[in-house]
Amino acid sequence: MESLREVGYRLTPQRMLIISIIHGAKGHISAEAIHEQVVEQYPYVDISTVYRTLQILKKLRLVSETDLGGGRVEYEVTEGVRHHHLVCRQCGHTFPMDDELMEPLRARLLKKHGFQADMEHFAIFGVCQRCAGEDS
Amino acid sequence: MESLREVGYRLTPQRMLIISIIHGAKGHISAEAIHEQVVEQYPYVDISTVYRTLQILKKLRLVSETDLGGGRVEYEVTEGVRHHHLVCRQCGHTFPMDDELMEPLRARLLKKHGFQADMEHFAIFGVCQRCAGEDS
DNA sequence: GATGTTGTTGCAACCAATTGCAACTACCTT
DNA sequence: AAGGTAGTTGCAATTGGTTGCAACAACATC
Repeated sequence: MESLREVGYRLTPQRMLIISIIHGAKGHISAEAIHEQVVEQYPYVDISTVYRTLQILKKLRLVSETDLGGGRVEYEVTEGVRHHHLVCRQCGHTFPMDDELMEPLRARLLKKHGFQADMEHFAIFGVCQRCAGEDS
Repeated sequence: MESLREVGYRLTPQRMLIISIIHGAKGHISAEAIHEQVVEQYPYVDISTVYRTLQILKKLRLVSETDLGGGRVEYEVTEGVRHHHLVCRQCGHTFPMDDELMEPLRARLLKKHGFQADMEHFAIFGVCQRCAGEDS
């Protein structure tokens, strides 16, 4: 929480509220959902403030952003191990995916192209096992 | 061009124009850029028609869509081999990347999670060789 | 070639996200 | 504790993209 100030950003009540809501959320949460919760406690906060705060937190790698295909982007606290998401085009379910599976690709990109790939928080679309089984 | 009709879609002059413009474009092109060119020849076409046509072409796998981070999505004719893009966060350059590098990941996802990953046209963000070299 | 049906279009309204700007306030300096 | 300043906020306007709807036109049928 204080880490914002340490990097030169001001610690405003709006920011504190937003940060605590993201931390309180289990898993992903959208900017709109954050805003709804903020407004309950602090009525005049604008959604643009939520977005701007999220941009800062993203830049500081404190939260990650993923487009899971639901029409709005979702945010999540980046704690500990990096992970990604498999999103089923048919049932819409999302499955967590370990970053370990991504590591070889990252290594090959560096070796072959000298490219340092981020791949912070990916959403990979496709068809899940269950839905593929029902195709017959 | 006739393939649209074969799948049950109507072949309208708007669609023909849009398709020929995408084919005429070298590489990526945005919806807005397509629209500008369409309007030159056919003034009252709305941008929503461009988007709707692009959605159809996407569904038919005739064009692919990628968010290269430039604030607007880019479209490209999918011809022959699948490919992806490495996008440098610093200089903004995009480098083509062979799909072959993606294959092992696709295989592992299928084996480990039974997930049939699409990964049609990826944009992987990171830092390119040149920009990484200048960091010192 | 005229007729009917159903997919398609243009328009306007809408949605998620971003941005410009003047008023404000967190924080540093004294 | 008061004052100055640069970062931040709320608001309104804007952007890229989507959607609902009535008018329209592509295509099949006669």
